[in-house]
Amino acid sequence: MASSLFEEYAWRGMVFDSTPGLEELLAKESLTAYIGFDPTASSLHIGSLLPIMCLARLQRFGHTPIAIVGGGTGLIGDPSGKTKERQLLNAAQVEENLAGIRGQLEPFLDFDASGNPAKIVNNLDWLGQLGLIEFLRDTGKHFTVNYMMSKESVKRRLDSEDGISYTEFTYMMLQAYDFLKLNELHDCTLQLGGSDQWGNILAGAELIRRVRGGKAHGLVFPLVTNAAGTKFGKTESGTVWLSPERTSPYRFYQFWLNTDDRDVINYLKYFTWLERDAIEELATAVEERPGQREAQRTLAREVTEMVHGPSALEGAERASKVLFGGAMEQLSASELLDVFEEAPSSEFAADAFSGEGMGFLDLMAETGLAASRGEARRLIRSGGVYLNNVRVAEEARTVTIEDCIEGRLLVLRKGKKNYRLVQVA
RNA sequence: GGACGGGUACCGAAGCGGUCAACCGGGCUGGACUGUAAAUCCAGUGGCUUAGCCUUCGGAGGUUCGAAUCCUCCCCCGUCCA
Repeated sequence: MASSLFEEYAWRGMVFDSTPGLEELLAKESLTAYIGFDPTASSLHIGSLLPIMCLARLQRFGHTPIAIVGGGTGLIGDPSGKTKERQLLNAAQVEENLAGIRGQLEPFLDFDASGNPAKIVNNLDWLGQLGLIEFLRDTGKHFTVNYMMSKESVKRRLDSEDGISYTEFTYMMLQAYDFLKLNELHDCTLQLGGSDQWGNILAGAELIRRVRGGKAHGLVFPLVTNAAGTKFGKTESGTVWLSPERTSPYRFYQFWLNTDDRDVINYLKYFTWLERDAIEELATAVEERPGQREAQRTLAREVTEMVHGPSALEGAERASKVLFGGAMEQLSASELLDVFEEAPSSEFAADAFSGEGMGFLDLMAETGLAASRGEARRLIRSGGVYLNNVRVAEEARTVTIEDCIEGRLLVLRKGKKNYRLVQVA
């Protein structure tokens, strides 16, 4: 572990920008810092993992983390990084999302630490009471429109066709007000965030200086990028969520395992607790033996275990082994069911497979593995179809009860990773 | 309202009386290679009871032995004129 939080952040590449004097301050004092989380969805996705890890590291260095869930600001929408006006959520939706997010932060932060317990606060607690007149008089006074218009997030929207609503324009002031409130209530003097938050953070620090005469700091981390140039945290099948209901641990594990060589070292620094030496070793491994993918494997293990726990990690690894190692024969029907938990499955009555059995083409089409019998035929011709991991050679093949594992399960596969489970009922 | 140009499969885009289920490119799906990667290469890409048959080329009619291709009307899109 580095000797100070700032150093730790720095070698991990997590400092994009910070206010002057912060480094020195972090080295000698224990601060309270916060990050805002967006309650647009009831689950956090891996885009929030970097902020979460920031808070967690901060706590390990003896500082006090506050996660603020923007129940109030979530009702408004932050224009930063958005090119279009946002859809507003209603209060009930936000409330529901808050509860989900709270639960997801718990594994990362220690809420019972003796000196520096983590806190979660909802800014609706103060924004909800805030009267317009009061706000305009006490807070609005400190912002010139000129200042606000000069902010990048606002400027971009002023240039866009959709423009920016007064509501979103005001967002910055509300976020600044949050910082002020936290400063007042929890002696919070540091706000962290993604680099797109820089302007909003500075506005908050400025407000604190004017209203309370205190010094407040900001630090922003870079946006997580990937070498392929696509949005981090998105796959073909959608967003990678932290909640196991939305993204199974297996898919979660696979997401990290598939990390590009060019990104994997950065991700290890951002998202794991591994020390510098260990990561440097893995960096060497990537260069010398890229095919082994030791770094990816480590990343996937570390992050999956951290988010979903050791037994979920074990399940994900076991499933991966079967799906990509082809060692299916050794498994029992119930183990297979477990491994293929998230593969689409269909049920057929047992007598569909009795006697003559069922045409394989029909089975393909009916389970949806092929769009039509014609497509099923073509797939078989090109050698891309497997029944219980054995390539199917004849188009005219039929499937009987003899083919079913333990008389109750069939595993169909198309290509390398497309599985379809057939349960015999 | 008028004058052109155009509407073809997931997208773009050829075809302009038979040999067209429709060139080509992209995408997508398989396969080979590989690191569960990238790049590359090969194949496939309307349906079916698949050496054959059936349904497709904006819609509806018509001409013809035969139409995506010609004619009529209609709908939609683009550009220009009013």
